[in-house]
Amino acid sequence: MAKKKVGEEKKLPPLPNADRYSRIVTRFSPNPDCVLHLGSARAIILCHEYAKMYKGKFLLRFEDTDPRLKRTALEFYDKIRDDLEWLGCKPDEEYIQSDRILIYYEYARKLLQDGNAYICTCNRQEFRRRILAKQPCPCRGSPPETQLERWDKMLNGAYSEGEAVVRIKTDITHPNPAIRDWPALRIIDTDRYPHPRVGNKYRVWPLYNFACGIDDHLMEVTHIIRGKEHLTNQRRQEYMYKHFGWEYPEAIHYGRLKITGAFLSKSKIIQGIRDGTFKSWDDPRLATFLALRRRGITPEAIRQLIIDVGPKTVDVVLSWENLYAYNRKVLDPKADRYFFVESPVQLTVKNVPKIFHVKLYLHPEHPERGSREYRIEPKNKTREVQFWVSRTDYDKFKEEKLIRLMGLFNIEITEVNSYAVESHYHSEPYQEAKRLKAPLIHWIPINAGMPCEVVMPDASTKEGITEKLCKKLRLNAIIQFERFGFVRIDKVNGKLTVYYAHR
RNA sequence: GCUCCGGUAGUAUAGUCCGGUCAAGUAUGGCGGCCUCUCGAGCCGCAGACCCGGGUUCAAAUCCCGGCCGGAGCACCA
Repeated sequence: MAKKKVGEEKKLPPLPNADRYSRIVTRFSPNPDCVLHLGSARAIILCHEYAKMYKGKFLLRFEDTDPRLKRTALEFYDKIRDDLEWLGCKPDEEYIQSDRILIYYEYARKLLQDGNAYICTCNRQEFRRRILAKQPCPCRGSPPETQLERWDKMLNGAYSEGEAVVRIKTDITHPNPAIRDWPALRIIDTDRYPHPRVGNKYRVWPLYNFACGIDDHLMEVTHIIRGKEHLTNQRRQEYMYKHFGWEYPEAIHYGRLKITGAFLSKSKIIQGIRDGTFKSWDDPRLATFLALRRRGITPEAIRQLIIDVGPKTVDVVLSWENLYAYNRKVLDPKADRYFFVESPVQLTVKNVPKIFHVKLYLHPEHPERGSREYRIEPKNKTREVQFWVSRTDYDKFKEEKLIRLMGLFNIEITEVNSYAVESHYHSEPYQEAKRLKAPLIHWIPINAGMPCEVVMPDASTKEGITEKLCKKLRLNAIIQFERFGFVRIDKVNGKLTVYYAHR
């Protein structure tokens, strides 16, 4: 078997019963109550990837049918669209459930008419008690005429919140009580809780299983790919499909995806934003796509990761290191290299014999990408030159007498104190440094630096100096600071602000 | 508690349906070396796993039963 090389991709297993459908249709159906995060990546990428693989359709459907409990907000519709586009998963079609309320009414009426659903006006506790005892509630047996009468009352406001609910008839003796006569539509006082898109236009709203079940059929979804928390929802919906004489689509229920140390629950993210723990949706501590993007995690890396993880039902607990490995594969060949000196200290080199013209390549394996040059000219009688070097290299200054300034020349350390390092010129050839096993460090000429702030994944910052010419870097470019790590350019003014991705 | 689902190295995954070719493949991480003017990349090597117990069978990671562990659901949320 051929060895797996970079760029060679693992393939997804085939979709079950794909040949039974003339056109594969998948869908991603978020509730627009939060931005998307890595936890949604499995649904999105699997759906999109399978649609692409079978030359089918990938749908985006906003499931915004709860104006009351969920914090559905206008801003999230667009943020979700942006996230999908960034991920490279642009939907072929888009639907919004709050635009489809009348369609749901139509199907509800039909169910009521056919005696496959009923309107329950029982007290919630009372109903629960009965259903747990496998007993039908009194409303269940009423004739369709009564049901339709009640339906009209629901629609025209004769009932208020909580007083009536449409239930789908299932098997009231089903071993799983959750499946017995589940609720399909309820009343919401939209004068008090207006919907962000349609305000108080409707007061009867479908629940998840009803709206989703109807839509999957109407939109001809062939393969539902969603988290395994929906397994019992499939069981519930199957009863409704049977009432309508529809065939239930294929369903794949994958396990949850978690990353050690990341909050992947919407509620935690939203709570953190509210209480100010996180400054914004793209706070580097978050695993939202917005945050990952800001940190320089590429969509290709996420995509490959999800494909490798596959559609299994087991929960997956990844480490950040794992994601980084995928990202590094994407970034390494593309990222230009620059120097960044963390916690700068001044280095003086004396006895520099001549003027040096150094050429530093932007990428060691791709010289054709270009280079930058520095003219190193000794000053004064002492023939000295000054550089910024990093305090993180202090241990080297103390332990090794001989150090090589990458691409330049070798120096011998003569004095180290807390604010400066003194040295003198030793030799030029790299071979010499190699022979004497001198450590390599990076440097910036004292007048060629500009301040730079690195925002770390834990939101802390590291201050330092980078090369002045980084000012010309494009926003959002991802570069590598040699011996430091990959970073994304976030802001450029007098100071460069970058976000740290990983080593 | 009830109803489902699942358990392969640190992590993730292949193999499980249709028992043998699996003394278990791959990636990542770890370790060692080589290479490279980065602590990045690349190359080579090393260590590392079938949850446990029974059963069926000539043969079980794969089939059956029991146990243990983990997960999901049990909303007028999605």
